[in-house]
Amino acid sequence: MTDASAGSGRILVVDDDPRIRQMLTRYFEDEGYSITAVPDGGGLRRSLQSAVFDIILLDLMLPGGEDGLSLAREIRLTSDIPIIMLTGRDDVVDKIVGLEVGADDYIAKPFHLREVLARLKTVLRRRRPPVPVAAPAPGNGVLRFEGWSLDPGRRQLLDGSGAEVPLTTGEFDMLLVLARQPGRVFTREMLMDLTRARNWDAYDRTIDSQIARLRRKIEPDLRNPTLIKSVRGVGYVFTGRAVG
Amino acid sequence: MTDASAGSGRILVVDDDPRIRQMLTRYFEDEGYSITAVPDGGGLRRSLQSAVFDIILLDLMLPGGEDGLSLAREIRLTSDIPIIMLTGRDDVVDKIVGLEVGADDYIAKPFHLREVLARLKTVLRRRRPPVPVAAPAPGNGVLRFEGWSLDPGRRQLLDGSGAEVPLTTGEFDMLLVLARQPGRVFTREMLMDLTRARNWDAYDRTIDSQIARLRRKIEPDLRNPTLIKSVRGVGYVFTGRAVG
DNA sequence: GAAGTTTTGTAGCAGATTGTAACCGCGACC
DNA sequence: GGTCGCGGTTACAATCTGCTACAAAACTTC
Repeated sequence: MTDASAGSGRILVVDDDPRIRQMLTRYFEDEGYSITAVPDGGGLRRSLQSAVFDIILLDLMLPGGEDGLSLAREIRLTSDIPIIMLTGRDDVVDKIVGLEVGADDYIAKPFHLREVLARLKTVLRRRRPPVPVAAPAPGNGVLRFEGWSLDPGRRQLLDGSGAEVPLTTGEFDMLLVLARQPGRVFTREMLMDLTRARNWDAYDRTIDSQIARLRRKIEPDLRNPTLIKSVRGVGYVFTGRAVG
Repeated sequence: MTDASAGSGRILVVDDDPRIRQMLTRYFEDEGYSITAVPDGGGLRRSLQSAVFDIILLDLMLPGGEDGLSLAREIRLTSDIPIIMLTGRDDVVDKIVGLEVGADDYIAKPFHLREVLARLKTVLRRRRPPVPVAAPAPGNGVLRFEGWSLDPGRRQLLDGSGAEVPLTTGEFDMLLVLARQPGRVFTREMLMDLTRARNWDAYDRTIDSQIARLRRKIEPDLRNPTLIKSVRGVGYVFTGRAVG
């Protein structure tokens, strides 16, 4: 085989579905890798203490309180080991957050084994690139602006007093996309792409509707929006001032 | 014809698919641009060292370890050159991360050549808007003149007392374009290009209308404008005195 | 699974913004 | 001083966005 088989092929799989564990185990052993598969966070911790791995495949949807995201964060606290997340098909936001948390790639379920192999090789090959100068996710990824605090990991928005303002999934995604790029004008098409998993044949004005609902929750004065402004003929901009 | 064909049209394309390279090359050469097409990161680096470009079209899915995202990050380390990413239709995450990394726009494959041209013109025209991703420098890019304060990021204009003077989208864009280059005379055609999102067939006098509406909001004495003056037979100048 | 609840997509109207046209007045030039 | 060209002003039509209401879809709960 190639480079992988040499010795840098120790894989740790974390997935609660026994069929997936078995499938991956069989396949990667055939391919010459050394693989360990565990069902949950406990198994993950035990494995990491007792052996060394080159890469972790981490399911995002784990039963019980511990989901893959928290586990990924936990791993990142002490290690730089490459992580590939296994996600549901359309968990766009989870994917994003996952990448932010420090995962190296994600693979949507259901997947082809060949694909997993390919991604894994890629990740192993390019190692962990030196952290880019302008790191996309400063700190823990929480965005603060004008007293608000938007936490992608917890998916919650807190107002100035620390009270949670409930947002729907769509509202949250919209705000997240906009707030990440203050001052950047997004067209409706872009927002459609970036907030909606599927390319629904879409009616432009749906975005307007969503923006309106979002504004109702976060704008102090609806007559004169300060956080999200409209750009006539183009789309919308986030105009909140980021606060360290 | 516009500014683009003259000399600011040196394009660098990075895509592994030879058909795409050829297609783009042919089309943009016909359109009067100077274009270079390379298949990978190596070609990109060599090109950047040996020549100067005005914009880069960057495929996101490149074979081998180097994908477009890393390349974009790499470019951003040393340059502010505009980047448009070419993405697969549903790579939502890549699109988002791409924008965060500093790309200026993305175009989903498959694309129409006309669309690429349009986006490219737009990006070239309006430069890179200040994107305070992780560095929220307070007062970044804010223009001050004669007591006024114009904030591009927040898209708002404050008068001497700090009160907001509401501007419409068009008025704001117009003022921003003018105020960024005090003393420079803009023709109506230039203003049309620079302020209008879409290149609608244009009627010169529309600019006059917009200027009039703007003046009504910011000029103390309409009889005798001090901030925006008319240059007979040519166009308009911003004559406000910039204040540090 | 069925019924109820929440969220999201569509429609349509009202108001805001912008493009176009017409008319007026001022200054340049002869 | 008259004429011509250009910009200012006003009025109006064409577009676009905000908002409300409602239907469709998705999600919960039992």
